[in-house]
Amino acid sequence: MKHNRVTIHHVAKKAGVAISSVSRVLSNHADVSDDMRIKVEKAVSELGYEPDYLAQSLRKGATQTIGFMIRDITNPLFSIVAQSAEFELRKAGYSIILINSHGDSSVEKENFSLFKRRRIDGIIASLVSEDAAQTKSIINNLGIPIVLLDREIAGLKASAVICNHSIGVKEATSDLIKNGHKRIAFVSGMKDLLITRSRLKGFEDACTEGGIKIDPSYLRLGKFSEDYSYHEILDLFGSKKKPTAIVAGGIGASAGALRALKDLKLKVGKDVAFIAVDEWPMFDLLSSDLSSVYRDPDEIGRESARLILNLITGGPTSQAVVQTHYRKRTSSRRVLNG
Amino acid sequence: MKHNRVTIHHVAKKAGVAISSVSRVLSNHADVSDDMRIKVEKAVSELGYEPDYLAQSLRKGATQTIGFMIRDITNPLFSIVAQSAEFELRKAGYSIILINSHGDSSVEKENFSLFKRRRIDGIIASLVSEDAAQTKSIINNLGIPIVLLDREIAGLKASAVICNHSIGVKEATSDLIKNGHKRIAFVSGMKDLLITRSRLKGFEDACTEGGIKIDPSYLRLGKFSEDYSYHEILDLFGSKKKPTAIVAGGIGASAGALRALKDLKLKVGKDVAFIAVDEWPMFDLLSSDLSSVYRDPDEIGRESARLILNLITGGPTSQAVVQTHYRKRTSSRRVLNG
DNA sequence: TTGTACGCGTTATCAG
DNA sequence: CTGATAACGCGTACAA
Repeated sequence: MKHNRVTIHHVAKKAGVAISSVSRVLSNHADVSDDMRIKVEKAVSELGYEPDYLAQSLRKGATQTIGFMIRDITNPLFSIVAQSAEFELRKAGYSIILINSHGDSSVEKENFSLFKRRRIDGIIASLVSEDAAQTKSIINNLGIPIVLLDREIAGLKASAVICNHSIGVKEATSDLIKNGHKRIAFVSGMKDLLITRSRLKGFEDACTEGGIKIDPSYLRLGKFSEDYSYHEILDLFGSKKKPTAIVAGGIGASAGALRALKDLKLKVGKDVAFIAVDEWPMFDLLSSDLSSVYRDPDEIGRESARLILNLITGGPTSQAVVQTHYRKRTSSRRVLNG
Repeated sequence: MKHNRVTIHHVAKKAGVAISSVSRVLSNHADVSDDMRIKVEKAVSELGYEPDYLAQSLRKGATQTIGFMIRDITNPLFSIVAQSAEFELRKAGYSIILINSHGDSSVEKENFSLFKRRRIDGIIASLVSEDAAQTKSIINNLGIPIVLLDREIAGLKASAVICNHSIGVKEATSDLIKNGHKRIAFVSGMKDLLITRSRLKGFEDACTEGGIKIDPSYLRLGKFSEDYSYHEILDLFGSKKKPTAIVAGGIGASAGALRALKDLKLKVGKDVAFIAVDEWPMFDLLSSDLSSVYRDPDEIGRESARLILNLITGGPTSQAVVQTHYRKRTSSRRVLNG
């Protein structure tokens, strides 16, 4: 196991020139003679030399690396976002370091510190919470450009990709109402997240316009987890005022709700109407033809890449808005025994 | 935007000691007085100093980084593998750089070069092909420890996580035969991959033991893509000798086949029996209760992490075998009109 | 036990 | 236009 790493030093020696000249040729410096260029390029290709990122980074103060922190790469939405962001960033010469936070804000804190120590050039993050004052101060003191996914934190120097959830949810809910539904349950994550408030707003607006008074017991806004959703749905259908329709905010919520309905032997689209907010792979192979509120994960990835590159090159913080829209399928139709 | 990065230099000055003493304290060197330790630790915590990975890496020749190259992070199986590998590697102090190869072997080549330039300590990779002589020589010349996922390349200094596909497929196929099926189609990826050959072996063994002669036209081994599978299934059911059962090797193959059956208005588990090799999220919410050949993606991730760490610490190359097993559900039952 | 000096592989500055 | 040299931030022989 010999140290056969070939450095700029070897190239210089082989070409019979100074190290700095090699560096100049390789960085396409203007003031270099054709003769020099040829000599150096010959030595480079003969030795198969490739500049070391590490040394370059140390010298230049930039690592060409983006930290991508998400709660769960297993979430199909995030994995698409990650893929598309990676694709875009790679084109710009950046690699990404992937870190799962497992939805734990203390892990998030560690990760930020890790990013700093690794001299990451920029961060794309889907954070657990929006209200953590601590997180805010950490980010502000980090000195690293950051793009937040679907989070809005006041007083934070950060760009963000925000999805316009309210529009899609409103469309979907309005359609349910138009189909005669009056008892509509809404299951989603914590109310202190923008994403939930935004969805809730769409839901409320649709109800107001449709002349429906919202029964607070139909609002189940606690966690994004499948487990939470599962039990809330069981609870709802164990009560006297069973809903005739469900709007599930997020993949976890949808999964939990669908499992609950399955266990209750209720057929989606027949016994109960259903709207899934967000889709997942092989969505169309489910037992029921689910209506959904769709947003394009690829777009989220692309936009987050664009925003972080902007920030890195000295641009101002900004927001990108990704639209959502209602995809009507059969699961939102009128329920006969409603 | 001032350079307020705090270095070991600042700590030394603040503590009134030499840089090397700070370094010694931080790396828990034996010969350091309590007095010195206290002084340094005080300065460190007051300044919030954290050693720079970059400089450490350059000095030590190790980046504490693992390159994770997969064909598609969007594949739910891979995303679980990635998550679990990341979790394990993180515990050992490693971060992972995620790279998608998009199933393109020329991108793979670039990625290897990138890994080298970034001085990655180890690689975990799911390669496109096994036969590429070029890839083999690249890897062998790379000088970086590597763990291959589900690939076996002769003459390569690499560890590997291999799944025992034949067992699960054999069990599943035998069950189909026991249920009276004789015309069983098998759709999967390229035959020159170990994974395909291994599955095929299980399939053939079951047929042999069950006294079934395999009709070559039932073997559709071309690509892992959904598209390929979709068209092959359409083709099979357009022929005279329609199969009564299908074994789909891989998530893409399963998705394509299920879509084709849906378009053909054939009900899985009723009009045709079906075995999915590999599961995916919300598998149980599909329209049919699919039997499957299961392997644990978490285990694959854990094992790959273990193997690469082994290699990095100077251990010999080795293989880990992950078992598969048949999960019997209703889709493999007897088909009435078979 | 502690401090000095050098090197890891580059790039940038400054003479020549 | 080219060559020597000083950083970048840290670890470690070596000397004190």
